[in-house]
Amino acid sequence: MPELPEVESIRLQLEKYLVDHVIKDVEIRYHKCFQGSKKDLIGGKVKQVRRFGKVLVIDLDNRYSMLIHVRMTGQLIYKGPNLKKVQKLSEKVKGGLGGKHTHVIFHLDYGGKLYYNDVRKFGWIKVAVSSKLKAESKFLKKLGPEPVIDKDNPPENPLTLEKFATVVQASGTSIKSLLMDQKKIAGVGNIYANDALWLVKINPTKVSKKLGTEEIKKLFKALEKVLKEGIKRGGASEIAFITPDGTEGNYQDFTLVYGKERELCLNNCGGKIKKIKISGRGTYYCPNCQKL
DNA sequence: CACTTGACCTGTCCGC
DNA sequence: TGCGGACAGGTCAAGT
Repeated sequence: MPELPEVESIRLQLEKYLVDHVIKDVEIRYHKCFQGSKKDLIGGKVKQVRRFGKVLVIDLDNRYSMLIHVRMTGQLIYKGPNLKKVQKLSEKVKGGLGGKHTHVIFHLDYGGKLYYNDVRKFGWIKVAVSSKLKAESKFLKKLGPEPVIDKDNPPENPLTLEKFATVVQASGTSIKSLLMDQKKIAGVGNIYANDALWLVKINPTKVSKKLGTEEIKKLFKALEKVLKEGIKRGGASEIAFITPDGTEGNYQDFTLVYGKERELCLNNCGGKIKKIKISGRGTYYCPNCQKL
């Protein structure tokens, strides 16, 4: 679930709670999700929290950084002195904080703690040298340009209309698969890919390179629009997504087609949303509006 | 090389 | 009620 808007929501809070705090210890319970040495993190003070597509990068002042990818069910939950609002623990934290799905606990100064929970154990944490992030992370190295959702704070490798047109016109796969291919475009996952395509009435199975110039332009704008809407809503929390202070987003209640199988199309076209599979992924679209 | 499929995981939901 | 099986989705390795 966590796509660009969800990971950005996590980043904003991590920035708020972690910057200028020191990692005192790292408790690793499930070693498979942790690559590198925890010794490189201990004693480091958090300088900044960045995001590249769906990956979080926590930069420390000791020349090391920590890369975190929460994949689908990973959660980062903060408990500590500067958390003003004490929230009741979300039922989305399966097994409870520190329970069977807590795989790593970062012990911070002043008694703060950052918990990494992940029911399905797909997510990962990796320690890397800050100046060699791309060399040490295959994922970052291959990551494509990323849609701009905040003009005042653009990503390092922004997706421009020109770049978008180039990748779309070069690919023979379905446009939906292309949108979700992190090497081509960073940050877009299933929910926002479905919604963006519905918004511009393009059939998700349409071969990417068959899109016309106008369609490409409209889709580019729609992508930015749905991602911004996702951030505005604090992300989509349907399955496991919550932010470090325990807040849930509500984009799941405002999706355009995603998860709406058999429901009436929001365009009032009379069509009913159909669910198909594209590259093994659930895909929702309106057969009436989004004709091939 | 370009693209698709299966594996990784576990909880949840559906049908019998 | 219990049980098997399909499904959820992000990424990578393996397969076509």
